[in-house]
Amino acid sequence: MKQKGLKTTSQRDDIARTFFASSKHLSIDDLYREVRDINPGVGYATVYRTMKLLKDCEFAEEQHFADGHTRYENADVEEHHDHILCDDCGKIVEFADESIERLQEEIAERLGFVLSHHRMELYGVCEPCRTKKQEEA
Amino acid sequence: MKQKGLKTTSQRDDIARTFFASSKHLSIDDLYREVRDINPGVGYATVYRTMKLLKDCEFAEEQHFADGHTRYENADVEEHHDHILCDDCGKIVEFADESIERLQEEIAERLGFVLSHHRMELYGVCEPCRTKKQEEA
DNA sequence: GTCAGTGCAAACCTTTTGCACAGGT
DNA sequence: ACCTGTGCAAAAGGTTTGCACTGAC
Repeated sequence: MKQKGLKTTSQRDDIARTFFASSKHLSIDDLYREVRDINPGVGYATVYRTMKLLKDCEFAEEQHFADGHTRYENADVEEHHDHILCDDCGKIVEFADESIERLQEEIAERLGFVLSHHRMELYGVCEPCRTKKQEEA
Repeated sequence: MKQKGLKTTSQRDDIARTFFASSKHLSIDDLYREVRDINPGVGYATVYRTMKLLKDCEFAEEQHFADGHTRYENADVEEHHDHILCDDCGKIVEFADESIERLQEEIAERLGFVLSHHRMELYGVCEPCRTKKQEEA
């Protein structure tokens, strides 16, 4: 799986296993804590280093949302998508929309750019959080 | 102009004046250096504090692009717009597109979110940079 | 004369790195 | 045995804060 010139160490195994097994959009800190439960000897630096490796091997994708914590998501088979985040509970939902992608290309072209990538994040309040707020009022 | 319960100090004057006079999307560091040329006694912390004030008063908007430096842009009369950045030269171009905005609302609604704000940044290579590259080849 | 604003340096927070040691190959 | 990978702690890089002092009101 990761025979790209890298060594298989117990730390890397545990980090990768935890990462792939867990729900998406883990921060380094989330990951560090989860790995620690399994293998208490793992250091913070190794989590950073391993995730960078996984990113380089395109097994993980790095996300920088507005909370200032780098998060990683499984890049497995997934196609491109964007994210919408709840301002209240922090929930992250993925979505893909053909029309938006096409529009972005058009805009770039109109401005003379050849697009390499983009970042699109929507922020708002999700339905459950709105309901909860109303009940409190 | 900034009589919102704040004091008018020479530092704030100089920072605000520099900010409003200069081209857009200044980083704290850009601003700090430009202000220093006028008023060498100004400290880094004051630039941060003043920009935060201008942001709170909605005279400036904070942008966090991919380069890791917080940038501010004049929020004066401007309407909402997004940005496209050149991977090569770092140029930042603004654009506004009704259709994209509408689509974002639609997507949010479809997913049960009430949108508060969003971030959309396109990255690519601008025409001049592409030409330059071709000439080099 | 007060008290908000300032400069400095230290603190913070996330991420990276140097180094001696450990463990895959 | 070699040499990559690891843990720790220190460094880095951007931003914030505590504190005594300055200056606007």
